[in-house]
Amino acid sequence: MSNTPTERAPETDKPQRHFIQQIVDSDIESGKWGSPGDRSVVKTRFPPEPNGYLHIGHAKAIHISYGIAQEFGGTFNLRFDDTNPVKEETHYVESIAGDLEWLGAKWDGEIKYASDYFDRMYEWAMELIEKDLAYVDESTPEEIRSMRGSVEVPGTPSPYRVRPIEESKAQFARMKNGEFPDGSMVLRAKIDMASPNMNLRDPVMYRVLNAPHHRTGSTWHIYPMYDWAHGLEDSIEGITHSLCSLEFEDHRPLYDWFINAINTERDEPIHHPQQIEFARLAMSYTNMSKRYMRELVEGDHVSGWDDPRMITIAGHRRRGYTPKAIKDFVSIVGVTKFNAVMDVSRLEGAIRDDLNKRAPRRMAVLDPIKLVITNWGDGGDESRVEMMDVINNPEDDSAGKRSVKFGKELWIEREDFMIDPPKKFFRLGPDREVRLRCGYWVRCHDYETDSDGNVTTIHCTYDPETKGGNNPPPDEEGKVRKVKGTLHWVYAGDCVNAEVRLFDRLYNAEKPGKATGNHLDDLNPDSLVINTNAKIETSILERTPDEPDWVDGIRRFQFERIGYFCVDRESTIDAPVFNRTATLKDSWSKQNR
RNA sequence: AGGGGAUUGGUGUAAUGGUAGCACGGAGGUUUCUGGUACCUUUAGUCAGAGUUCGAAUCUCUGAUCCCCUACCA
Repeated sequence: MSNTPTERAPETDKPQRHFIQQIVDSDIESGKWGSPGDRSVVKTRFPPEPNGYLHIGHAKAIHISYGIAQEFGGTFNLRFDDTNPVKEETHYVESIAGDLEWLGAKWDGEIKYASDYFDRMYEWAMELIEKDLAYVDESTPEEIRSMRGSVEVPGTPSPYRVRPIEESKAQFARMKNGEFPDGSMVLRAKIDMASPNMNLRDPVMYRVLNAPHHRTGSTWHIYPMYDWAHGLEDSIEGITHSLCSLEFEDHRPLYDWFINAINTERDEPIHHPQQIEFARLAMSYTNMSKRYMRELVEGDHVSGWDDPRMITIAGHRRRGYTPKAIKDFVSIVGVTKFNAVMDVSRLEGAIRDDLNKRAPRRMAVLDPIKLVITNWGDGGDESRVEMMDVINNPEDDSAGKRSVKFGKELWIEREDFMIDPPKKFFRLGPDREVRLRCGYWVRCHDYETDSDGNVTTIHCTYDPETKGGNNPPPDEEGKVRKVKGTLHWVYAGDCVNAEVRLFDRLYNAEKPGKATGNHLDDLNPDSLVINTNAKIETSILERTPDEPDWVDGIRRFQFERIGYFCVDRESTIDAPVFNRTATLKDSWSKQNR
């Protein structure tokens, strides 16, 4: 080695490769799965059990596996791991496939099912018995558990471990034929009852389960266990890189053992995929455990699995999230073996970034208060209506402008007016002047209150020289008048009354349930505020040409100065409903905390 | 007789024996007809201790902390 430090290569913009990409890179280079350099051999899969709904954590797994297949020009399978009929339903198959489609993960060919491979798995199991690598154990579940030992004490062999091969074969065949009751016996791999890896202490391969299966009906009376089935499913499909989460690290030796066991004394070995584990996603202020989500739904703490506050894919879709935002978020998260906890604000940031660029702007007043322009009739008709050109999206010139009505009576946001405002309040108050966005400048000279002191009406004068919201001409001394604030507004003579649903995070605690042991104790009572009195410009009722073609057909907007909203699936022309996807960043209220 | 993983600013993530970088957040500022956006400046880090080496986030050892594993669930 040289004594002088070597010159480091100049900084390149080479994209950083995560550890799984690096493994695949070197596999392609070495030709591990085909001829060296052939990238198209890469094959990955997403293998959900159809027993529940997908959440953001699944989106990470999907984008990792799908992303690898896509970037290498390989293939990606969607396979349902339907090996436990008592928990699985066709309904979940449909919802999961729908979620993948929405996320934009396109699987190759037909949807695959583990249950399609049950015959082959059975034959291979029989071969293992013949090789004296598996046996039928008629011990009770309790006996099996107690003989397994513990992490610190080795297990003890079952008396059935040494029974004749022919006997096991006969019993296994009878198991398949449905001759035994549930739980009466199992097929076990003969590995090592003293292994420090508990998974290797003669794991169960098949259990008796006289239950109908959502796809195979009543043909089977035995069902394979995950460890036996999963590697075989991957093998049958020719998966090269079987990506899963960290808790399966201890299962990898078993994954490999089963395939090697099948391949011993076999002329044509079956395909042997490589299992690679990565850290699953965790996020602050939420919990992705199936149990927690079920308790939220079944306890009516949310309206359903697609409640916009849920961490599910369906919930995010209804909330107005875009598939792109979720994909962007997942790529921010990265791929490592470190159990990181992502802050939810990063997900909120991802949807803001996307919607800021794409969402058309509209004006909507959530908590309306009447503003009357007292000099509107001066020199003309008081009922006069003017059309204002309003910009559709300042981030996108091609979105153009739209025409919005402006007249004597308007709605403005209640929080945009204060009777006795602090100095830094750049909005409306007595004797203050503001700009109404793309409208006119108005100055407040009076206001009315009800008996409780709540402001009911604001009286203003407008400056005809500020039409369109533009600066008035300079005065005699050449000075230009300025305003600090610009408010959104809706013309009271022509607007839509709508319901808006304002969502906030479901839990108040960073780790729900950590303090008391019950996540329901950390529920945020204000996670949903329904506002039925919002006023929105009428253009919102029908799709206009400036609205982008959202891939899922959901209409999304930015309500100026308020946040991002989408049309809820319950919305109708007569009763419009909008969901708040995210607020805008608000440095004013933050400053006042 | 336990085993398997992990640990880099507040957070997430690069650096694969040779300049600890990026993003988000925080702070300050510029622009702005959204207190949005954009832009600029700034802030802050290798779990600890030994060892190998000219040189260690990276290799070795010891320790600490966290996660996973004892379903006929996946």
